[in-house]
Amino acid sequence: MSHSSHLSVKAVSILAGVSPHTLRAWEKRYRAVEPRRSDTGRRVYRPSDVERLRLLVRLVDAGHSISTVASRPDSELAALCENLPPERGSYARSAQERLARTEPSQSSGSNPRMSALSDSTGETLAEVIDSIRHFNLDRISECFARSQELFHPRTFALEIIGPILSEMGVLVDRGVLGISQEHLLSVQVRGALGAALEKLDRGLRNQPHALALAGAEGDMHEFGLLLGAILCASRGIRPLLLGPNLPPQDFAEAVRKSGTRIALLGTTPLPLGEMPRTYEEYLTELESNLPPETELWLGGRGDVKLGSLNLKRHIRALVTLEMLDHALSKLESHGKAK
Amino acid sequence: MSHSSHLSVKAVSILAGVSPHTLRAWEKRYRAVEPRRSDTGRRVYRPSDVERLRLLVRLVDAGHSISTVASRPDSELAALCENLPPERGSYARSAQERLARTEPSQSSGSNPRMSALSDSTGETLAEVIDSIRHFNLDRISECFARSQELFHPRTFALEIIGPILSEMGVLVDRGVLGISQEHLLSVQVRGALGAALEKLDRGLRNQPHALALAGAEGDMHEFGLLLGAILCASRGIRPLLLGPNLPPQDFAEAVRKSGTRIALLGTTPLPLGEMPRTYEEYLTELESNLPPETELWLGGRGDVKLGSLNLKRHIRALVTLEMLDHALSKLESHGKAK
DNA sequence: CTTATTTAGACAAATGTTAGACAAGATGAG
DNA sequence: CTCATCTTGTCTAACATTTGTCTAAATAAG
Repeated sequence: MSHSSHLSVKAVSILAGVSPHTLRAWEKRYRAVEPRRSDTGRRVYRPSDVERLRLLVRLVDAGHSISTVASRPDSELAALCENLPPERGSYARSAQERLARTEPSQSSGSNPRMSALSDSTGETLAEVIDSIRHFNLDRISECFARSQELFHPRTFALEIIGPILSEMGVLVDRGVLGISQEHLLSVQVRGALGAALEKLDRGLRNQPHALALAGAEGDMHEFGLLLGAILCASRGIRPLLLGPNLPPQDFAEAVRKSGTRIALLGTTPLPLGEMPRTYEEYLTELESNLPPETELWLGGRGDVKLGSLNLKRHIRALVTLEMLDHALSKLESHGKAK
Repeated sequence: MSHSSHLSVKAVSILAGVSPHTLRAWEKRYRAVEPRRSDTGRRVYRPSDVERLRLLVRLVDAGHSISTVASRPDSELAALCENLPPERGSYARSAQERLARTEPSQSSGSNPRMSALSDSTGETLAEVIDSIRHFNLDRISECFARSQELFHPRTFALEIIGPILSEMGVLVDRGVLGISQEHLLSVQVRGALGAALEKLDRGLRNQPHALALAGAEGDMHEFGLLLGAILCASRGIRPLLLGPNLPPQDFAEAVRKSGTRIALLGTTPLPLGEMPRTYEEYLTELESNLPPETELWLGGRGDVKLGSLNLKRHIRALVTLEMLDHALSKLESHGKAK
């Protein structure tokens, strides 16, 4: 208030919510506000003018005619505003607009989703690849959404996303797909996998984490880890997804603090960035910091020289997702039997 | 950007969003800013000049005339900016209106919008940080789920996730949080942001993509890009999220093929891995492959030497998310006006 | 040499001013 | 009910001011 500013017509029209034309008309006809003038004759308003105009606008919106309220003193305007009936008008409208904006899509409760039954996983794969070649993101996300409704998250991950990822790798290598397309698809895939994992994990709330997944430092492939986590969760084994690029000590620390029984290190055959140490060194470092009762698993196709490893612990290599799934199934039944 | 305290006209024009011509006109006519001069008479700006200019630009955009605000002291400009009407599409607006409605006689003496919003977001922030310190993932995901229901995705991203990320950075640097905890939180954050973005993007189906976001090669920070995309989508501007680590030619290709009007390159101050080229080289390469009508924006706090850039195109630096949001709001209203 | 930056001045587009006109809706008398 | 009148927001026309951009010539930087 004390920052006495000189406001222009435009500023006032924005602040008060009235067009400059109307502003001038109100002044000329009813002397609703009478701003000072600059040396060159321009209107110069004070903040108090804006306040008065706001009151007027509010009263006009509430049904009063401008001619009847324009000449009253400020105090009277304020009093009138106090007694205003609970106004629905402007605020209700903005709320409505907000709803319309945030919820434009109807929840698909009764749409004929049976028509999607014809989708086999192979068709879905082809559709996704075709879509990404034409930069058609809508089709991809629609396709993913459909698949996620249709299939179990586990099927979705194993039968659809898995093949898509390997197919994509091949096509990028061949130059059929550009890197930008790979990235676009990655974003979509990550979103879909994240949603699937979260959906599954929600059913495992308050259960202890049973299997921790992480990738070595410098190893940026996280899709394998996500897929693995989804497999775990779909079998009722709660995963602790630590993501890629994790130093061994921190992996071990997370395992200790969370009390998981199994640590799974994801590996990739061709690490993109520089790795500060080999997988063998990583495993040695990790193993020595892990609690003795923790199992150590190895996932993925990373080039690990198992022969040269010298660990106290028995470790287990699960190269493919299918192998991981099989191991998990045994774990699951064993856990249930207990 | 490079806040190396000696800024050229060009750099300032990019950082403040005003052309060099206008910059000089403002100085000559209104003494809006008065930079020092080098020995040879060139303008040398300080970072604080940029701050002041940003305030001025913001006020001018809000309807004030440059002649009336140019000569005020910084403190007054800041105060005026505080009292600015919320921007179009801002979610804070409806919250403010709702508050104003329940407390009708509350005038401009105190701003009531801060209280309700920042309290609950602050609480959420504290709760998340506390949860991650205790490896309590359930509480985090529950907290996120609650926030996502409660807040608009835009508020969620800007007011909750943003602060969480910066707080996390600080705590990891200090050693309060381990890397494993950072990773765990990252996984949660990514999931939440991905879900928020997808929700927003669903409302923009079949619209053309208007703004493409990507990070330079070797630059792995993707949260900034995700947050930017969410901001876009929340303003009805459909984002094309290309993710980090994208070579310039592929960025340009994606822009061409998708027909987006704006390309936004996200930058980070400390690239983690080795970058195969500097930001300046990246920008040059990108710019030469971009369609001439495409706007080029720069996001984030990357150390880009704006002065040494030699581009045909006028580019624009949007260091903070707030600045990006402001630029988007102008874009939005401009688009609607057409 | 080539590209930027500087100055001063010029120019055009945007915005503001007045006076007045017009149309849609409300009001009121016959 | 009908018709004339009043209200009120919007618009036009003609002119003034403000403001962003541009030109040109000289100097600096690389």
